Amino acid sequence: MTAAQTKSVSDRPSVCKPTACDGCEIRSLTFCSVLSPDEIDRIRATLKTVDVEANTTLFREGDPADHLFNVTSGVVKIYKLLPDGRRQITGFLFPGDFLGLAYDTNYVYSAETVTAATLCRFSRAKLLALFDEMPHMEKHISATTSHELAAAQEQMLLLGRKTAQEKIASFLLTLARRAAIHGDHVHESAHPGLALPMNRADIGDYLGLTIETVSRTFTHLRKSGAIKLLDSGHAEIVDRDRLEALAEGSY
Amino acid sequence: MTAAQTKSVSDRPSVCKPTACDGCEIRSLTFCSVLSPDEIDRIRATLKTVDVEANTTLFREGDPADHLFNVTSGVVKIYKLLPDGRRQITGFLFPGDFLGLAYDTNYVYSAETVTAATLCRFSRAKLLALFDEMPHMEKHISATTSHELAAAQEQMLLLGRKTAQEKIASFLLTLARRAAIHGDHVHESAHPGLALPMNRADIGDYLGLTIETVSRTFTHLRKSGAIKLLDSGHAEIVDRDRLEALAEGSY
DNA sequence: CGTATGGTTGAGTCCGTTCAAACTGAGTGG
DNA sequence: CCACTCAGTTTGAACGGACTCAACCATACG
Repeated sequence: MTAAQTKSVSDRPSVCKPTACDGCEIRSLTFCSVLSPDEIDRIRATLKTVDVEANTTLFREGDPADHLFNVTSGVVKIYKLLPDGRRQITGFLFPGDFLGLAYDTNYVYSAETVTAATLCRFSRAKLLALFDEMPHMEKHISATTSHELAAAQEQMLLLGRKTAQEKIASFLLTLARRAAIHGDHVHESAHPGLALPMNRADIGDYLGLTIETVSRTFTHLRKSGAIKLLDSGHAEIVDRDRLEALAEGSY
Repeated sequence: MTAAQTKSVSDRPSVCKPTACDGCEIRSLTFCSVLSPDEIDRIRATLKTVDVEANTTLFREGDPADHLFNVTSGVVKIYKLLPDGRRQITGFLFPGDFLGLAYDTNYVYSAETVTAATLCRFSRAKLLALFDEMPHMEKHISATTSHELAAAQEQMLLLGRKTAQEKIASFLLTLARRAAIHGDHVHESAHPGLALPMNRADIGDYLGLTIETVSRTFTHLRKSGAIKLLDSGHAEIVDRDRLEALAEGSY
């Protein structure tokens, strides 16, 4: 339940490579897709590429929001905590996703890697300054934020009104849809089935459930033939229609 | 639980007054606050002021998003439904709040008045076109969306991880903070205490609880001396510190 | 091997729900 | 003025889905 001991980015020298935007495989998924080559060069000057291992804290809620990030590989989770350690994960971020945008000068949530990950780290001040010169970039980010808000509302529906089974079914389908659109950038090797890089505790804290309920519900869905649980970190949707029905409570 | 019978804006001629932005009391709360007098005039040409009574549907999830709205008086709720009628209210909107921004051409949630309300209704196409000419307006709305996203994440924490008592305490405090900042534009007469214009069913659907649990929890908070329940639609926070503690689970 | 970590399964409990009934206050009409 | 209705709210009793506590299993790693 509690965040336990995790490494922090600032605890040790981050691996910062001189940035190579040229071969960026996920540019089409980010705001970089709307930038001209010249603009890419200018952006490149404001960022560092950082490699971090799994379970590394990128920043904590309340910290000064000095940096913004683009996930280029791996998975990141963002979450909020209650004083007694209860945790709500508000999102999982995949390659192409942008994080750190706070409405004031401090982060409003914490961020931690789920897997080993690579991120483009921007200076917040510099990037915000560039917004004025590159309004199309700001527009892209603004559109992204609107998307996230819509997703957040969908998640509120899930958290407030869905049963455990509906939550798990919805979660699997959302992951699957995302994988279909974005391609599987999570793992280099095209693994069969759906990648579930996060553990049961993370899934529980994302869906408002306990680990035990998550586990039991997976088992139940497996026994009912809707899904298969492959070896660690992978699942397969067997009966998608049934899962869709389960996710909305119409069964 | 189900939406039941509600009037629809399109069912009857909406009351559309020729718009008077001049005396607008809540301009400072909206994106109009960043506009020049000339720009206000241009905006005014694209909008209609509509008066609607309580429990009127403004639009439904899935409808083409033809209009955007600014609430100028009254209270509006936005919500999502599951096929079987379960409802999650994702927000209550007060004077100054903007609604209808969808990430594509259709609304992603439904909107309905809680009280009688007045709204500025914009043509979506015209307003979006104006964004290009008035980037500071778009910037203001973009900042608002970021705020809403942060609020949505806070609400996810509430829905996923808080107990009934923590939910109600948080809800009352959020309402109180909002009233403190924005002033009481909900009722003309300065009523003593905190306005609770929405009924128990709405509160329940906002907090992921049933009416009965909402009622019981209010009673419990009242008996414990943290709040007072005044006549219909009004409450008073007696022991704010205790309520703050209850809201975060640290008691 | 032994140990650690993450996942699964079981048994009992509890918080919030469900079902049901009573209460309240505003509005209506005899 | 009172009887009646009706919607919203409160209260009570019983139930149940998810939680808690606990044991067990599987895989990885020293």
